[in-house]
Amino acid sequence: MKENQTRKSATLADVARLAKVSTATVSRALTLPHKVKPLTLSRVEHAVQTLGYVTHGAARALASRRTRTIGAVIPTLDNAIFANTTHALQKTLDEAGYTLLLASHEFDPEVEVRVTRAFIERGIDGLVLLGTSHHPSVFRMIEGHHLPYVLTWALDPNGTHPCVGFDNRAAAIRLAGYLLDLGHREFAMISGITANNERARERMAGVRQALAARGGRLPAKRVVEKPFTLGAGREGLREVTDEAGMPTCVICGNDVLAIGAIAECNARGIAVPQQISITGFDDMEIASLMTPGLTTVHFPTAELGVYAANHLLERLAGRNVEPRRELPVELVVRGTTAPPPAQRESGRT
Amino acid sequence: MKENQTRKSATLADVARLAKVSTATVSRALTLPHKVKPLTLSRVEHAVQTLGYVTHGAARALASRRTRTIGAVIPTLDNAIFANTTHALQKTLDEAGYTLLLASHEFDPEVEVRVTRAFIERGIDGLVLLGTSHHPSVFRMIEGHHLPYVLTWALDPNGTHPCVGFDNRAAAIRLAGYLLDLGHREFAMISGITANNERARERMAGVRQALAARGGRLPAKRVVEKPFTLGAGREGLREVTDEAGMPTCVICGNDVLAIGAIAECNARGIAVPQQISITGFDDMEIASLMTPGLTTVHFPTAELGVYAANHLLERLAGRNVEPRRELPVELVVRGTTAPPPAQRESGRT
DNA sequence: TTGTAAGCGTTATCAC
DNA sequence: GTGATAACGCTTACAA
Repeated sequence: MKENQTRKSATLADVARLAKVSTATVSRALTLPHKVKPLTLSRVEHAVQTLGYVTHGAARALASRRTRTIGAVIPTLDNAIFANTTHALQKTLDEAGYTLLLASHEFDPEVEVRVTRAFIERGIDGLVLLGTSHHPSVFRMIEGHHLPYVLTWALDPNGTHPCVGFDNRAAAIRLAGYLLDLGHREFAMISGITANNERARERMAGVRQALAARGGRLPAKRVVEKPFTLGAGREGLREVTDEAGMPTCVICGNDVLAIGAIAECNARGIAVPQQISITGFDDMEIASLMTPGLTTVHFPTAELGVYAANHLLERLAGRNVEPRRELPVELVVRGTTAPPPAQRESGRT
Repeated sequence: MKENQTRKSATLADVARLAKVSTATVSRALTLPHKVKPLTLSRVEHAVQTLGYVTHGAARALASRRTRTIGAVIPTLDNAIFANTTHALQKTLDEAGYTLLLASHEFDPEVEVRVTRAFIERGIDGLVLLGTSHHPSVFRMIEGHHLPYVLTWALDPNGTHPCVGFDNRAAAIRLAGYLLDLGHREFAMISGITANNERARERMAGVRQALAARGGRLPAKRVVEKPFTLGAGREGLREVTDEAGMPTCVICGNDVLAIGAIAECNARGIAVPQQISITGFDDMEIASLMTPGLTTVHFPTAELGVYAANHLLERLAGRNVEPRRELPVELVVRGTTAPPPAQRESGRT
C-alpha cells in the first residue's frame, strides 16, 4: 500500500530524500544548476518531476530575503489608460524572472496608502508608483524599508525622487502652440480631473501658459474637468460648446475624452475638423484607430513601462541608474487638422 | 548615541521588546486584538507605531500556511475588456482582507501555465481563471496543490469545474433571434479570434445555430475573425461589406469591435442603422456611451467579478458553494435599431 | 490573559 | 561538489 503522497505538497526535503542528496544540494540544483555535478543535477530534476515539486515561495522569501516581485500601484484598472504601461511592465519584468503585483487605488490617496502597505508586507523587491504626488506616508514607508522605487508618467519637480516620465506641461505647450500656429484663438479644454493628478494639472497649466503668451482665449466656461471616459468626453463637448460663440478648437485631456468629444460632434452633425478642431493627448493609442480630424501629442506609454521596469531591475542588480529620465513625446498630425473656420478667423484679420 | 535603529526593518521581536511583552502577545494583538487585554493592546500598538513595524508577509505565510492572496490569470491587460471584472474582483477581495495578484498571458497557453505556476509558488490561497479551456497542466497543478479555483466568463460544459459565467451561446442565439424577428436575413459577423477562446466560439456557434433554424444567411465571406480592437472592428466591417450585396446587419463579437465597425460606417457615410444594423455583445460597457444604433446583449461583467470573488471567499471560509453559477445576460435595445432596409426586405416578400 | 518554544520550508555559511 | 545546520520572522499549541 502506498503512502498517501498527495496529502500535502512535496517539500525540498522530500526531493532530497528521493534524490538521495542533501537539501542544500537540491536548493543549489534549483537556483545555481551549474554549481552541481550534472549527474546529481539530473537525479534532482527527476525527483522534482516525479514529486511535482513546486518551490514554497514564502519559505524562499523568508530565507533569501527577496521575492523577485515588483509592485505597481496605478490609479485605475477601470479603463485602458494605463494598460499599455502595465502590460509593458509585466512583460519586461517577466522576462527578467520577476513577477508583477498590480493594484489600483481609484484615485483615493487613502487606498493608495493601504495597497502600498499591503505590497510592502508581501515583500516586494521594488515599487512602481504612478505620478509624482503621493501621501507622505507612502514615501515614509518606502524610505523605512529601503525599498527601491520609481515614479512614472510625470517628472518629479523637486528632483528628489527617481522618476521616468513625460513632461506633461511641455506637451501641452506644444499642442497649444500648434493650434496657435494654425491661427486658432478661441480655445476650449476638456480636462481630466485635476485633483490628486499632477498630469492633468500640468497639461492644463501648459495650455494656459501657451495661450497667455500668444493671445489665445480660454474663458472659464470653456474649461471642464471630466473623468477619463468616452461618455464624459461627449458631455464635456456639450458643456463647452452650448454657450453662444463656439470655440474653433477643443483640447482634450486625453484621447478617451477626445474620442468621446468626436462622437458627440458626429451625433450633432458638427464637422470635425472643419467647424471645430479636436485635439488631445494620446495616452492609449486608441486615437490612432479612430481619428479623422484628431491631432494628438503622443505619449510612448509602452516604452514608459519598459523603462520603469528596467530602472528597477538595474537598481536591484546593484547598478547605477540615472535618477530622472524624460521620455520624448511626439506631435502626431493626422492629415486633416484644419485652420479655424474662415468666419472666425476673419473676425481677427 | 542611539543604536542604528533604521538599518533594517523592525521585527515582531523588536515590538515585543519595546512593549515589554512576548512575541506571542504581539502576534495576537495584531491578528486577534480582542484576545488581548486593552492595556497590553495599546502598549503594543504604540510600539508598532514608533517602530513603524510592518508584518513580514513571507514569515507569516510560512508559519500560518496562508497568504490571504488570490491570483487571477486573464488573457490580456492590453484593452479594457476584462477591466470591469478585474476591478470588481479586486474591490471585493480587498474588502475581505485579501490581495489580488493579477497576471495576463496574452492568449498564449504556455504563458498561462507559467504564470499559474508562479502564482502557486507565491502561495496564493485561491485562483481565478478566465474561460473554461486551459492547458491540462494548469488543472494538474491546481489539483496537486488542492487549490480552490473558479473558472469565469463561460460555463464549464462538462460540469466538472466550479465556474461562474455567462451562457455565451444562448446570448448569441438571443441576439440573432432579435434580428430575425425584425426581418433581417442577410447577416455578417465580425467575431473575436476563436482559437483558445470558447467565449468567441460559443458566440459564433450560437449565431449560426439561430440562423440555421430560421433561414438567415451567413456566407463564409461574411464572417471574419479579428482581435478585440477598434481598428480591427473597422477593418472587419470593410471586409464583410466590400463584397457585392451588403448584409443588412452585422453582429460583432464584442462592443469594441462593434464601435470600430460603427466608426467605419461613419467614415464611409453608411447610415447606422438605416442601411446596416450593427449589434454586438457588451462586455465592457463602452456601448452604453457610444450607441445610437447599437443593440447589444449586455454581460454583467462587474457582477461576474463580485460573484467569482465571493465564490472563492466562501470556499476559503469552509462553506459550501454552488459549483456552477450562470449570470443572466440582457438584451439592450437602444431605441434606434431598424428593420432591414425595404428594398432588401421586398426581395423576400 | 500572557509566555514558552516548536515548527513552517527555504537559503546560506561553513566545513568536509 | 556536497552535506550539516543555523538562521529567516512569524504563528500556534500548550503551559503557566
